This record gives sequence, C-alpha cells and structure tokens, in this order.
Amino acid sequence: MKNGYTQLRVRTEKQTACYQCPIRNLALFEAVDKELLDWTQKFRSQQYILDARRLLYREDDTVSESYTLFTGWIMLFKMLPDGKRQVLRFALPGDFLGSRGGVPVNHSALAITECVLCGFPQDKLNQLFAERSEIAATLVGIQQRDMTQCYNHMINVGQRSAIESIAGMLIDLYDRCIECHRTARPETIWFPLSQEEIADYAGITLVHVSRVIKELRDQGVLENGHRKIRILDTGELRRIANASTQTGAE
Amino acid sequence: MKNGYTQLRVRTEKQTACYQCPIRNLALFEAVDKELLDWTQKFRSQQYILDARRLLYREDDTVSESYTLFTGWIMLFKMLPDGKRQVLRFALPGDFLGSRGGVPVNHSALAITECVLCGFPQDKLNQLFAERSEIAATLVGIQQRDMTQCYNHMINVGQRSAIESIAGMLIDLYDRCIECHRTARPETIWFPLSQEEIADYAGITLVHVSRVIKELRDQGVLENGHRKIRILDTGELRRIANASTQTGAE
DNA sequence: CGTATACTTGATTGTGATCAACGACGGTGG
DNA sequence: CCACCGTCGTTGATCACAATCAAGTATACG
Repeated sequence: MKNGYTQLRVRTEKQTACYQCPIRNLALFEAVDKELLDWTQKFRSQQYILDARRLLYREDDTVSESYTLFTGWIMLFKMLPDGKRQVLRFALPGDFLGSRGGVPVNHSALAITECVLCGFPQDKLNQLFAERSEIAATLVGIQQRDMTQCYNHMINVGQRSAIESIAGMLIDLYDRCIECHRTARPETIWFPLSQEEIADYAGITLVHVSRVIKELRDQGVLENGHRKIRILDTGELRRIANASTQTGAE
Repeated sequence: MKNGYTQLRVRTEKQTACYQCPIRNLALFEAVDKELLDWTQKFRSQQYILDARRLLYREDDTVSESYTLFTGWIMLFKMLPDGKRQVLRFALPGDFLGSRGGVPVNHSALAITECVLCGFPQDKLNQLFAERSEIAATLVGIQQRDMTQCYNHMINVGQRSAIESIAGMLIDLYDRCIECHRTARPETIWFPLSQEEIADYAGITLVHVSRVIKELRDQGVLENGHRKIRILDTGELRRIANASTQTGAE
C-alpha cells in the first residue's frame, strides 16, 4: 500500500459504458460505429483509479495496457541521472497513454491529481488492427497529434524566453481545458500544477517561474492561487507568447 | 527552376528495386515477406532526387506522399513568426518522412545534402493498412521511435548546458551514422551540418556553437572541418553529454 | 581573383541560475 | 483550538552561462 509505485485500483462503482462515453470523440475509438461500441467495450479490460502523486508506469517498464485518460491530469516526464527532470507533456482527459506495440515505454507517467483511466490490453491491439483497420489509422492520427504537440513544446523550450515559454504553455493548457470542459471563457480554471512542475516543463528553475508568474500577475494578465488560475487577458497572453523580447508597453 | 520550393526530380537512372533495398530493415516495409516485395514496389510511386538546400515540403502543406529517405540528410524544422528556427530532427537514410493520414504537415523539411527519396502515395496507405495490418503496426512503431528521439532531444534542449547538449547531439548522430554506414569506429564521418543548423537544433546561438566546438577540439575530443568530423574520444564525449557541470579534470 | 558564406574571436550585456532566507498555507496531533 | 511541521511559493543578492554586438579570418564558389 505504500511502495510508491503503480497503484492502479479497479474502479468498482460506476464503470462508464463506452457507448455513453462523453470524451469518445477525442479518443482512440472515435472512428468506431455506434453499433460496434459494445464490441469495443469488450476490448476494454477495466476502468481504474490512480491516486494523486502515484506513478502509472516508469520509463523502461514493459506496460501491458494502453489507457485513455478519463478524469484528471497526468504528467509524462523523463529523469536524468543527476536528478534533473524534463516534463514532456501534460495529459488531460481524452488523451491516450501507455504501451505502444510491446516496446518498453520511453517515459514515466505520474498522476498529478486523482485520475480515472480506461485500460485496453496491449496484446489485443494488433488483433484489433487486423479486424478494423480504421482503428490503426486513428492511432496513427493520435500519435501524429501527440507529435505536433511535442514539436510545439520543443519551440517553447528551445527558442522562447522564460516569459514567452510560460505564456505559451498557459495558453495551450487553457485552450485544452476549455475544449474538454466547455466552460464560459473568462472562468476560473482548475489548475493543479506546482511551480516546480511548470519549471521542469519549460526547462527553467522554479525560482524563476515564481518571478515570471508574479510578472504576469502584475501585468494584470492572470490571477492565480490555491491550485486555480484565471486568465484575465487571453489576447495579451497570446501576444506575450509570440512576441520576441517585446518589453511591455505597446 | 528557381522558385526555391519543392523541387523533386524523378530519378531516371537506377531506380532501386525494393527487394534489393539495402536499408529496408530500417524502414516501413521491414515486416513484409520477401515474396511480397514486388507487390510493395507497386505501392511505391517513384524514386526522387531532391537537390541540397531545397524544401521537400513546408509546414501546413498537405503532402500527398510519404517518403523513405534513401540517401542524404534532411532537416525537419519549424519557423517562428520572428524568424527564429527550431530544428526538430535530422533525418538520415532509412528514416520515414512526410504525410500522415491526410493532415497538413506540422513541420517543414529541407534537404541539407542532395537526397534520394522513395515516395509512397498517401491515399494508398489506408488501403495498405486494411490489406496488411502488420504494416500499420510497423508505422505505429516508427512513429513511436520518432517520438522517443523527440523526447531525448527535448532533454537536450531543456535540461542540458550548451556543451552537454552539443556533445549529446554529436554522439547521437555519430551512432546513427555508424549504424547506417557500418564503418570502422574511429573513422572520419561525413558531417554536412553548418554551425547555424547545430545552433537551431540545440537552441543556442551559432556564435556559442563555435566556442563550444572549439572547446571540444581543444580538449582533444574531436577534429573537424570541411564538412567532416572525426570523434577521437567517444567515451569522453558521452561523459560530457551526461555529466552535469563537471568541469574538465577527472 | 573577387565576392559571398561560414567560421572565429573579443568585449560587453543580460537572462536566468544559484544560494539563502522568509512567509503562507494545509494538514496533523496534542 | 493552537502548535507544529512539511510543502509550496516569494523575494533578495550574487553569479555564470550564453546572447549580443562587432570585426576579423578562412573557405567555397563563380
């Protein structure tokens, strides 16, 4: 109960049925016909709960399942020998994680909040490809989308200054939150990331993250605190994310 | 002839046959049985030549073919509005490029040297998936491998100092060159990258690249010049790539 | 042989790292 | 209810790595 490692618990109550899945249009089975969804559901092994601060898997593990994240935030990252950490991606509801083709995973995954995941056994995926090739095409598309995100992140890390990078990251997460919550625009958003996690994502130190966020607060672009954030001026935030070394005044 | 944009020329002489392709084990059709290779070859639309310094495609283009790089080096990159450039990856022979599922491409591709490419029409790929699902699995695996590379690059850019980052990059390219040339170890390698391209890959300035490479030369780790490089001490280079702020002396 | 491109080197500046200390908050147990 | 503790965020002082500005030198090319 306390070994600090994979702690998936089977979700006993309320196993959501695939045919009524609210995020299906984001996930692997978007291409599947309605009448096939109960068939899809047979592929699903289980719904799981993963507590906050627990690892879903660790780099180099051979993971036997793929997962669709149903609720919560998961952080994908890699560690360096000297203890540095690079956050690769934040997975939000609808994102697809885990094993790809039986190869050991190339990153670790940690739950930032408590999460609900739908698991699909890896060994059935190839069978699935053979029977329904449009699923294969969808998976290729998902990987393509992940790659696009990865490329955008690379620009943040490689070419932008600290403030640009953080602004870009906030805009990106903001848009993705809007997309899955469909909440009104200038709403306070649930934002469970610590400054250390932001730092390891943007490739800067947590001290500097603190200063940058203070700067954004002082500029009236956002309010934050208590694991929440409110973007007050999305336009300005987008401008900051794309402007190179434009200091403040118009 | 001089519009600076996609300038694929059909390769008229010596169209290499798939069944005798020397790099097939690296590429998309590694899973295909020998007796099916002439069938595979029917999917191939054409072998092309792309001159050095020409774009294969540009970000947001809808590309109708996928390519296996047969000869040469190609640089994948993204531009920012202010003219900054982030190099995402260097493609070497055997790498798979281009369209994925009819979506506009998320990056641009430029030939660093003259290249030979094998083209596969995109619209036939889905058909291919349906007929031979192991090809789909292979493509998923290729994308997975690309993603792994991308993640490793992210660590270079995000967490490592300039000298670590460049050392890591050289080791990586060195290993990949060895892999496709199978040349003896301490060999001078064909290395066509300019310092500006290295800079845009590692996320630092070309001036600083020059200083770092001079530092590596002075340490006796490598010799270079004339678009060639010779790694004299791979062990030391690997050490530099992984050590955090270890200055020089053991 | 002249021009353009690539690389080198020096001087200076600045962004972000590092070191250090303090404050705010949330949970726990007395 | 308050004291205690741990985690997280804030703020200041100083330092260093890499950016920038600026010339100069090789090298490739026509």
